[in-house]
Amino acid sequence: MELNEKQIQIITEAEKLFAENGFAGTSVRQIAKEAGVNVAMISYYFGSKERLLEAMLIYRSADFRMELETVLSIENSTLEKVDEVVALIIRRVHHNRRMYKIIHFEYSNDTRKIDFENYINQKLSNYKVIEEFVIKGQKEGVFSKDLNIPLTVPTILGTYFNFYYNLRFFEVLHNITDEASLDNYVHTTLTQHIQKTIKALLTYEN
Amino acid sequence: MELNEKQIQIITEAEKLFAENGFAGTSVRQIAKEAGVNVAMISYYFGSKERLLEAMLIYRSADFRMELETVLSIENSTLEKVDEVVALIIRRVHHNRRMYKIIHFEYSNDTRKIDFENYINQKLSNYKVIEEFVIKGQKEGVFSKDLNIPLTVPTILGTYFNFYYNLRFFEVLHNITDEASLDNYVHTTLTQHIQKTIKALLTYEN
DNA sequence: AATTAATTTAAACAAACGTTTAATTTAAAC
DNA sequence: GTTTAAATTAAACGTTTGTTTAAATTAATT
Repeated sequence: MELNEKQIQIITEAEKLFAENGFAGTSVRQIAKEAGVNVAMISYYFGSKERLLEAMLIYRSADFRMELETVLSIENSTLEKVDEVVALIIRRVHHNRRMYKIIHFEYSNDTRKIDFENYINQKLSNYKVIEEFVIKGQKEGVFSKDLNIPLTVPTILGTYFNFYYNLRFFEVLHNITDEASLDNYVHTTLTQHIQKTIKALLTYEN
Repeated sequence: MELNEKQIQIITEAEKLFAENGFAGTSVRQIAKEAGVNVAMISYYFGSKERLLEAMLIYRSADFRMELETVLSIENSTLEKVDEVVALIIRRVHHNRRMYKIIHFEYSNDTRKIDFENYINQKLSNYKVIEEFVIKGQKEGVFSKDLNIPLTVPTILGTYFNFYYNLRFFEVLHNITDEASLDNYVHTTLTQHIQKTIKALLTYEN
């Protein structure tokens, strides 16, 4: 699907509003107003509010698998690669955090008539790359044999998102005042914490 | 605030619907229908939809700190206590997962006029108990000195919630078909994974 | 320059929203 | 048994919702 400038403008504003107020909590009139277009343009370009969200998910979900494979192909020690992969994932989800908030909410309920097939396929594809890397590390003897590999991903993503969803709680503790200091905290302290957690988990022997 | 049977009925149904469809996505008519009461009863008992949510948060947030302290007071090794605390937290958030989903969503946006003070205070109070326990473990020499203690909590909660928010993804991988098998998976495999992660993190030395 | 197609607009649509009202039924107090 | 209070109801209130319409404007094609 080709998107013109006006469509991207609508998607960008809709993303902010959906993340802030929820899909149901956002009206097409709000979106139109923020994007500076007439209400009817949303039906005209996307057909409906639901299909606008689907267009948004596709627009935001490109190229992650490629980035992953690039990072893993660089010559590094296995543990250095863990750091690189974690940093990449956090960079990516932090940048698209608004979209993920919408997905977390809408995907965990089956009543809405939104198509998540694209998201699921991407998620599975990305997981396969990570699984392959961990198994290789186990064969090398760097990682522990006794691991629940599928659950390592929720530990990475979950730590980030639980931080993000309780940001108003953490910003008091950590002196996060604006978007710049949030970015900085995420890409230094939080990323380091998650890197350490994953390395500890992958190498832990009872 | 004293709650009669009918009010608890309303809160219980509202909790399900808010978690499923969001606060904005749920109408008071839906709640009334599911709870088997007239629409006007919600205004009559709670004043408004917003204050119904606030009553729900208070109703669901009781007694956690006491449970935490009880678990920590039992004679056990420090690492056994870690397992007990993690298991308690997961039991608790899994049981109240619907409420937490609502909080995660509504709390991370400041536009809604809902009072989260009670939630914040409970969270801070619970954190203080955990912080004290970790510092004690560090002094004992069981835990690593170089730890970001506040971020250990998001790792526990986040792993659980990222699993829960992507349940439709994981249920395929892990043979989770109904509520009973979900409960079982959470309290065995998932809990064990998180226990291991936290023990690995707390004892990890670079 | 004339014609066709694409874009943009204000207005209208029925449906659903949260809340209030005033009347009625049930329960409690005397 | 009568009176007062609490609970419950159906109906109505004014707004807001997503979408459609038909007319007006702009851009592209011939």
